[in-house]
Amino acid sequence: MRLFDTLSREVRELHPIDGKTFRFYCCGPTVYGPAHIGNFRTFVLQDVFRRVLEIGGLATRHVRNVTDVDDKTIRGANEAGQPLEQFTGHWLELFERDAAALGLLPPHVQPGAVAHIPQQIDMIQRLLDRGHAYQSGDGSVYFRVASFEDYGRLSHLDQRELKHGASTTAGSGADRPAADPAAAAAATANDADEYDKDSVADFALWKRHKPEDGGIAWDSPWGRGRPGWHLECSAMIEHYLGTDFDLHSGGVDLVFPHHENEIAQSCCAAGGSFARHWFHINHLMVDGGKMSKSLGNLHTIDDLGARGHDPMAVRYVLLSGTYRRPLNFTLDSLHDAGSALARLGKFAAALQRRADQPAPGYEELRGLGGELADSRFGPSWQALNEDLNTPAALGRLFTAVRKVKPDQLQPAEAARLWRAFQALVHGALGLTLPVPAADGAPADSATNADAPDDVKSLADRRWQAKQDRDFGLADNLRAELLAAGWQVMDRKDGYDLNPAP
RNA sequence: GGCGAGGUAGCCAAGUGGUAAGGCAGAGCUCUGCAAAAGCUCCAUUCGCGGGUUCGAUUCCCGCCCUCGCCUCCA
Repeated sequence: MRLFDTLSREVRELHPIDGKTFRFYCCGPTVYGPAHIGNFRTFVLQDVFRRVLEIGGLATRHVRNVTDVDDKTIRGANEAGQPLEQFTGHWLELFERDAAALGLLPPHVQPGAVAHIPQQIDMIQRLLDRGHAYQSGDGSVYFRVASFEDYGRLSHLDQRELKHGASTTAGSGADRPAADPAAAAAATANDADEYDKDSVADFALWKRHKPEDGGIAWDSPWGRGRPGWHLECSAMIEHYLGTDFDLHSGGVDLVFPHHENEIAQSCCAAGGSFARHWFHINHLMVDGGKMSKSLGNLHTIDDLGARGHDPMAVRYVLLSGTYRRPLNFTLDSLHDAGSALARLGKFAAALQRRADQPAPGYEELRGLGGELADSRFGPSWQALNEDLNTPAALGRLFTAVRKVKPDQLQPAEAARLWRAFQALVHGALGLTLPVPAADGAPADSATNADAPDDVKSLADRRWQAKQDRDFGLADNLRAELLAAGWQVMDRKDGYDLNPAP
């Protein structure tokens, strides 16, 4: 498959370094609160990426970390009066529940920072030994950005620009344009949080313990404290994937400084060339703007579920735009996604009936890429392999769906197509389709039971009138039912009552 | 201020130097007593605005307007 690489800014073919297993690392969630659908855009795209490799026949090793110690988790745990592990464990559990609902394959390894403190201390020591880090007077350890020539290559910021930014910050905004409150605020926060550094661009590897951290601290050769955020990824990557691995991924906002800092730490501590390919997913917007808690548009799987939206519809929406561009999420698009999925579900049911085969599980679908490529769904599969173009894949899927008439296929042909369809939709895209109501059965039998008795008797009278071909009376009774708030819809052998819209 | 992404039908959204995928919504038809559901068909001479290059531009170049992101711990 081909994929855009942030570092080279080119679409490049992917090959595993060892020729067998594609090994990749994804920056995972910080577990201090509920994950929102913007977070999940990144994880869903990473999931489809992995699925495309696996359906294509490649083995993968997927490592996704959990950030379980940082400013936010410490603050949250202390405010909740809970031990850090209990606090983060709770949010991790909810994250995994949402991830499962969205159809995400669990990573092969899901390491947390807290469980890898020794590895991080070891890496800091090596950086100090090699002269890439220094201990400041306050007991923190910083990485010396100036010691790494390639710093800024990933984000395409050169050191000159970074220094310029640094001097502006140090000047307390005196030479900063007045109309830039966000940058001014960032500079203020920066002044408050970081000090005693040789250069403002330098970042913390080890943060000395502060009173507000409470009891959350670890012993180190440099005193009590905790590791810096960037370090956990570098240390765990080295531990689980080594110094050279195939791909690193995360949201676009991580390009700088997080991934830039990881590269610096890892290359300086261990040598090696770190990630061969960088896969960054652009942000999700809501109603045309940035998501934010204050605007009340920070949706979670729970919120949307309470409004009656299926997690699979969320997944569909997240796949409906290309990962390299911002995607605009609206409740309308979520509703549309539900309709689109229902249509696919009906097609799937018809095809499966004709094929007379059970739905294959994910493991059975792995490696079916070749078969899929040769099927009617080949163009859709091709779109996924060409820079993970999920919207084009969905478009071509519907084009194929409209052409195929399941009832007119030979059973053997239907069976082949069913496998290809499943490999694409369930395997690669990771969509679980809604099962349409069986023909002749009530669409929602619970709804009829929910109706009050007088409504039910009214509906029965209408059904009888219809059987008697007294359509005038039947229509009058239908109007009465509607006035009472119930809509009646006929089936061949009965009717369904639903609350009127 | 620096760097970057983008403005495509009512909404969401692909794409290409050769004349605009797809989904949803909408309309028509078929089928049903009528509805609904389902299936089929239709639905942008046009791609923010103004120039330029070209036989030809939505696609390349220049300018302008607007939106969004990053610029030190946010996926």
